[in-house]
Amino acid sequence: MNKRKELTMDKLREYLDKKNIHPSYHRLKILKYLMEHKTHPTVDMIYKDLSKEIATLSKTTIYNTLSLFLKEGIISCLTIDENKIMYDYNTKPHVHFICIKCGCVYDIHLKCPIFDKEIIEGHKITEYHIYLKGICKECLKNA
Amino acid sequence: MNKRKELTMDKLREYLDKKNIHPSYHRLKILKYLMEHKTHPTVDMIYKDLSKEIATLSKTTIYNTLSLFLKEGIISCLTIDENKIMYDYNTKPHVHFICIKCGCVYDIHLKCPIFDKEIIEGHKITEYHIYLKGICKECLKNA
DNA sequence: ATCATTGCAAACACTTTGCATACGC
DNA sequence: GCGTATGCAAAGTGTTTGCAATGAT
Repeated sequence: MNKRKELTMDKLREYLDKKNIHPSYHRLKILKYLMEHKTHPTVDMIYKDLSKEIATLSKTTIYNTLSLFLKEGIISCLTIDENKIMYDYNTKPHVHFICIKCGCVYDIHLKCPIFDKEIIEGHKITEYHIYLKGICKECLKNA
Repeated sequence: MNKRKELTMDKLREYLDKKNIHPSYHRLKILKYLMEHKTHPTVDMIYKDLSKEIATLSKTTIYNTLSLFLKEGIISCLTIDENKIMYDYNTKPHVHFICIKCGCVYDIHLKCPIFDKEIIEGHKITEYHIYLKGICKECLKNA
């Protein structure tokens, strides 16, 4: 989906239709949220934000929808923070960094040669996660 | 600690003493378990196995002990399986692979150039986790 | 009318906390 | 005896499940 195109509900509907996912209102809103918030939100964040707009939204629906999106491969999830699962509209393998002080998660734009391998030590690789932890540049500044 | 040396309780006691961790019986047993089971056990596995030997052992003690070991940097933990935390006596950065069919976790003996960097995009890195997911060689064989 | 989606409430699994007891020096 | 380690039970947190209500075609 072209970044420059506006995320109209019609475009999103089309997008889900192509993936054979019934484009219900809630699903469209959750997809839109993920596309517009590349900050690796948790279920809780999505719930807090979207329930302002959709008063009757339940967490179950968010769980259901995210599982569906995951299964269909249109989103991915990270476990860089051991306490919660974060969701990411970007499914291409990339590197994440989490600050152990402030908890911020950054995308790292670093090519990793491991991403090119399909078989490693006999195992077939389908997913790559690289998690770095430490002190982020902002926290380093303020130290 | 030299692999060839036997893991006597005395050696373990000495080891914890050096790290300024009071070497209680439970702590020694849990440390010994981690050293002898490099299979990335969960709290539950440690509890199931060790409570056979130590009838009064509680999970709280295992949680306490593992947090302490983590804090002191003598073990590390992995979140490759989003549903549970696994513990690893190996604290050197290395690569893990999990099979999405059988759930087995393998250590991958692969050098990764990212491990050599201390600063990436301005952030100070103190921990590296590389998680690969896919189908393990055993499951590939049986497919 | 039928089938899928939604949402509440309960169940679940894992982890942490509070506090009383036991242990070691 | 004092400070730490331990362990039970309860509370907390994040996620899943069962099932009834709602919605779309």
